[in-house]
Amino acid sequence: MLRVSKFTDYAVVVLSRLEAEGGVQTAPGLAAGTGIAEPTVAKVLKMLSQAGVVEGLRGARGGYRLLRPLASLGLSEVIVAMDGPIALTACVDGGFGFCEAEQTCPVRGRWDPVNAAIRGALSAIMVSEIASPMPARRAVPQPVLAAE
Amino acid sequence: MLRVSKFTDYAVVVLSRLEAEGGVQTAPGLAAGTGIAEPTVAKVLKMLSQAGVVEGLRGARGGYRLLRPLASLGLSEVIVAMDGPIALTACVDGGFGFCEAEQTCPVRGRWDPVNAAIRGALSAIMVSEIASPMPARRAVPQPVLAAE
DNA sequence: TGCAATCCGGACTGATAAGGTCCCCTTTAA
DNA sequence: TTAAAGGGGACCTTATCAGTCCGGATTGCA
Repeated sequence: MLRVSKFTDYAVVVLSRLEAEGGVQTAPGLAAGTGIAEPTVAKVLKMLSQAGVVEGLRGARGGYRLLRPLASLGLSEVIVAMDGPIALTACVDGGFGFCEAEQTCPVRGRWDPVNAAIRGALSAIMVSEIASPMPARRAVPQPVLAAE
Repeated sequence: MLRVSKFTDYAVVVLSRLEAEGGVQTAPGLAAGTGIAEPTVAKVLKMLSQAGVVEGLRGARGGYRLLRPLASLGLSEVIVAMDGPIALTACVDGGFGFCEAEQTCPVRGRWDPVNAAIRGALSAIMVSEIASPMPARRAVPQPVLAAE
């Protein structure tokens, strides 16, 4: 199945919670609020922090806060932060030297428009379109996963 | 990484070869022509046959032939045939009962527009746009894979 | 009528990556 | 000074993918 990682799903949930609460929230607090295991939430927030989506405030009374409203945060940014660059195959954006059949490969460079189409489709969707509205509190872990 | 399986990649190559040769081709013949291992080619063709993209002709002098020109074959059809339905998560097209947090899930049903956007983007691309043009013969296996 | 070529369907196994947890260090407010 | 919190990385487990193989069914040809 064409899919994104679970972390992307988690990230949307955590971001949604973060915006609903507002201000600075701690990782343990968000874990309790979302029902996702605390180490996992911490990992998600670390990745989002590195991507510049949230800001981590260290020290006692620290936590995380949103740097941008979810309405202006493209879903593709979250996917890139969690899953890496959006590219259906490795033969993309110029050769990486991975492909042994580079000289004779009939689809060489041909996946580019496909990736561009995917990127375009995902960039047009904001996280807020997926995340809202949210109840005050969730109980169970969040297996919004790809089963197939 | 957001990616498709290698089989999708193989399928495009095999279909490209099939159209270039024309008529009925055997699995071993296509394996030799593409450089992909024969059991793998056979598996790909079986899946494409089940999807109605190619037709399998049994018996001596059997083989496979295209049912439609690649110019009218959407890439999404190939992806669906190889990877299953295009859905970034399982919480799609109505509940499957997989999700324990179904009642409280804040993103419940929200991935639908995302999946629809992806499907739309992929449906607009024809296999022929990726597959052509092709040399007469290829030598090396075809690791056009997702390496991250 | 038998034989050989070919597809059909599924089962099996190894490799790869994802998912998740834990640890120690740094930072900072009380 | 201490405790609360994030930062960074290593680690292990498990699921899924990729690839192979086998027996059976079907059909053309000698």
